[in-house]
Amino acid sequence: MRITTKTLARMCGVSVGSVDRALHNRPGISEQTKAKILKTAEAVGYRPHLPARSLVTGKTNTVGIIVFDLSHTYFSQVVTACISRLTDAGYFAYVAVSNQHTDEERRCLDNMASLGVDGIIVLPINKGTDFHQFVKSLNRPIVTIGNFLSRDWPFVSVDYESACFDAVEFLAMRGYRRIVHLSPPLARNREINAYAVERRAEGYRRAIRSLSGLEAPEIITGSRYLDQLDELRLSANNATAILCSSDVYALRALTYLTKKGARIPGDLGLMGFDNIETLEYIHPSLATVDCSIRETGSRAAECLLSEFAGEYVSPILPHTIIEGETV
Amino acid sequence: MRITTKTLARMCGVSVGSVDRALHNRPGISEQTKAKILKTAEAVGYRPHLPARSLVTGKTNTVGIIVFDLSHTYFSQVVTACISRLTDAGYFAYVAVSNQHTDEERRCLDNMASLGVDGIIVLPINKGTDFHQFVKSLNRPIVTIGNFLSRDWPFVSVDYESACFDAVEFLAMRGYRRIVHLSPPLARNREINAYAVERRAEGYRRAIRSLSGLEAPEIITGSRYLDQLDELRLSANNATAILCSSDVYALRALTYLTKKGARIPGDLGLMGFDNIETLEYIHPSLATVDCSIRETGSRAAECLLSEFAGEYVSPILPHTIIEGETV
DNA sequence: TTGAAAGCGCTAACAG
DNA sequence: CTGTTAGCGCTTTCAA
Repeated sequence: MRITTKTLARMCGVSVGSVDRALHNRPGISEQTKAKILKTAEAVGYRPHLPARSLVTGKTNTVGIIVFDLSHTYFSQVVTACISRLTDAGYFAYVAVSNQHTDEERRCLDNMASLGVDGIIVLPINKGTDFHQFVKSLNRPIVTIGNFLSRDWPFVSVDYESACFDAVEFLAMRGYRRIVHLSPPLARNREINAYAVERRAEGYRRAIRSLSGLEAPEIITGSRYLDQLDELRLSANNATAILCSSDVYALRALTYLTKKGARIPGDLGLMGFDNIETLEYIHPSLATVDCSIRETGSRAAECLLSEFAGEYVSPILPHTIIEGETV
Repeated sequence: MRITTKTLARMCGVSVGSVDRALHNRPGISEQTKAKILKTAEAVGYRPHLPARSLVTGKTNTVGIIVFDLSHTYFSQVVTACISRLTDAGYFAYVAVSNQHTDEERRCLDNMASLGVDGIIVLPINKGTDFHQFVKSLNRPIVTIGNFLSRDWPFVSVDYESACFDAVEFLAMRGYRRIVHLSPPLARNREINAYAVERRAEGYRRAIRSLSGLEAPEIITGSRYLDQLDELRLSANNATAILCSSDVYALRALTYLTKKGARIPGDLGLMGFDNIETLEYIHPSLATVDCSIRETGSRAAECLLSEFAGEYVSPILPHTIIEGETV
């Protein structure tokens, strides 16, 4: 049988009111009875029942973290940092994954609300006014990461547009003249929120336009990208570089091109984006753009904590060019 | 103001009993009133309050996942698979990280119990009868992963001992005669549960003993392992191989030794353990032992679900030698 | 200083 | 078919 405050009250011959006062050392109780209650609580291994408490306080001390992917290092790094920060603040974290499925993401959000979480941190894959309305109906503090949703909620992100601009500039300074952008299919699905990746493409385009001496923009996208990389490899010269929209893409490209016999650098320059932990083990070391991954997670948690306190903070995190051996 | 069953009842001019019947389409209600209730519930965006429900049903449909580390790919792969399987079964997952801190792990477990989770999946760092007793006191279904705790709870793992034996055997068949084991400090802290890693070392020792023609066992452990790798590199010949207790160690060794100018293979053979996803991007491809990582997570979830159903399943998952280019 | 009682939102048992 | 009520474990208010 479960041990409740009532059990303790009976055991000590007092009322549940006193038990509560003792347990939370609230005033209005004698040291003597308090000691007795605490002693028996300890002895019988009393454990408070948090859901019951939150039913009356209206606060669960839980936060829902929802991501559309968790298999890639980027996301697990963000989530880990989130959890860590939330734990420090005394919150418990639910984690849910939508697997890039818009309906599933809605269901996750809905579930979190039903679970009564105090707030939600989401790296969304949905977008649009409909979804915006839906999220608003959840009626609780939200923080968004990476893919922009609305100014209604704090948004934690790097300025991807200028980060990608800087990457192109960096490559140009290294002497590359033909800079190709490798990106996941942007408009594959109009329903999908590809903000983060679209901003990168936009930064790429702007850089190509505004920097002098560069060849016209070329964006490789779509599922046939390996074939396109192959064509690129054959037409490449030592002034050709590939700027990828993420490290994962860059690593795939690296694997593929190396296997095909391309020398990187030499035949082709290669640059990633994100600076995931995995890169620590990659040779040659990949040039990339550091996107403050862990900080993204911890800051998101902090933004939510701020929201709980009634403050709206929506930080843009810094990015840094990481000079690797692949350029 | 929050919309509750009571609100709905008032709005529809019925009792909460009828609302409940309608919401769960339980028998004993006319189609007409049911339709009316469901319609208004939909219209006003009624959302059930799960904690309140679980207060009466005694079941929260939540599961706690506790790992001592989440920063390495291995763990995030396991956790992801866990969550995925639990979600499919209609459970919500709390995730907590103890950061290898034994006290913190206890606190995590304690919190989970207070949160009222239906069950716990733990990749523990604690051990011993004291801890065993503590976990027992949580008084709910538990599943352990990787580090063995007690036969009281299902334990999901690979047979690390024989997996490591097989790895040595594989290296021996490849012609290696001097096989060195690189492992994290095993006895660094007597408090810590290093079962998984100890079993590997044991498998290594047994293999060295029982296979003919091999040099005496050498285990590199401790924080000075990079220096020791250096000594090893200098004394190595083409019949020397390093068998690491995890891929992460192997990748660190690969990075270090390559930087020092060692050819792998050639000067030294190198083999990892686990087969984490990261390896997909590593060149030369790392020889390793596949440890069914994702399956570990999903099976752990399934074991817990079985426990809920009153069945005790404690599976040993298969391992496979992955022949890479580093041997 | 202490006890009694109400109520959080929900389910379940019982009565009508 | 429908309404009323008790109670899950806890906090909080009000009386004593």
